[in-house]
Amino acid sequence: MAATDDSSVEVDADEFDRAGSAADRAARPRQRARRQRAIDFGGLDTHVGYAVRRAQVAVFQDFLRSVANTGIRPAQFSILTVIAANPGLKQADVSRALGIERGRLVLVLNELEKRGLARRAASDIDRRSHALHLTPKGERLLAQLNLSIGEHERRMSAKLGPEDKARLMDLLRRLVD
Amino acid sequence: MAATDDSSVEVDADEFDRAGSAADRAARPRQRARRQRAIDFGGLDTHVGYAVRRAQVAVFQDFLRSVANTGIRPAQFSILTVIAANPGLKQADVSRALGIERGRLVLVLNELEKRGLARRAASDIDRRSHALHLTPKGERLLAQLNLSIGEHERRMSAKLGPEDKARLMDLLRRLVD
DNA sequence: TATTGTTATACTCTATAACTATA
DNA sequence: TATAGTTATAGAGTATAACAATA
Repeated sequence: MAATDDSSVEVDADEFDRAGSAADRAARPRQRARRQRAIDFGGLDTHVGYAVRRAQVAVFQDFLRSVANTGIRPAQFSILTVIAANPGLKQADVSRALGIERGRLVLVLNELEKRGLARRAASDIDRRSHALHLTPKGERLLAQLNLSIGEHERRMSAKLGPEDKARLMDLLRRLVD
Repeated sequence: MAATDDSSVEVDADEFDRAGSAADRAARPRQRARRQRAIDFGGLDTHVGYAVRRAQVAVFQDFLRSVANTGIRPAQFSILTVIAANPGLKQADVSRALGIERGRLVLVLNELEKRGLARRAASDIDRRSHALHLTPKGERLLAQLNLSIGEHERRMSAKLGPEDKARLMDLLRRLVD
């Protein structure tokens, strides 16, 4: 169920061991040796998982191009967004909300702190946990990211039209339930 | 843009530094300290990328549970399927069609050969390339996989209904173009 | 006892690049 | 020169498990 963003899924017809019966080949006049032919996906393209994976790869690629100058990856953006919307949130909550493993989140937050975008503060109510905040620099970067990502979202929406985007979001949500 | 399969995205309301103004708190009668409150996704849930990623994770998890007894992963399934549908295909074609890097494909094929599911044969027409085939064991496993994955597909379709599944596939395809 | 953050390991996957043998 | 397959490396991400501090 790997996905591709390369639509040129053709191959040399000659390389197939069974590209059709001898009668088939006689009926369809033989092309040059280098003639390209689309490969058979064997029903893979009717699978929801394959389709949703291909779409995810395509959307993420556009996302990554949109914010390439910032070096921010999708998971980092989602973490910054959730912290900004819920200042003082603790790591365990971010982990649960976004489905990022605790141990993984530690490493990402280390990097965000090193870049001066987020910080861990002491929590008043639970000395085990950290209260997460964006720094002013983190707030500014997030504002800038949201501009670029807004354009990205408009590009994605343009492929669907406004009412079909809403329909897609609803259908995807139903797959998760 | 990380995704979760955990719908319990709630946190202790107490841990927010700014869970609302003092007036707000007075207006909404204060709950017990352990009262849970949903976190604010800060608009993340309106992003196509976030939604499509969450859906992809959810669908793949169901897929993986469906075939857990075989130790087959989505990429392996897609490779087996494409080889079965196009016997004699060469590695570069599989790589292009499925968007798997050449070097990565080498490793996966090594594993499939070691498990006796696929084999590399000499190509008649280009001594650089290999003609890929499933072994009889590979054919049998793929048939069995298709039964399990058929059930998986029906579970996914049941969340959508038949006409909405077709609509979803169309919308996802439009995102890729 | 359970939770929070941390550290570590193994594995999957992507991206990149070099290398060989063929074309 | 370009392509097919191979090998290697670095980085991102998942899955697990152990551990200390704290609840």
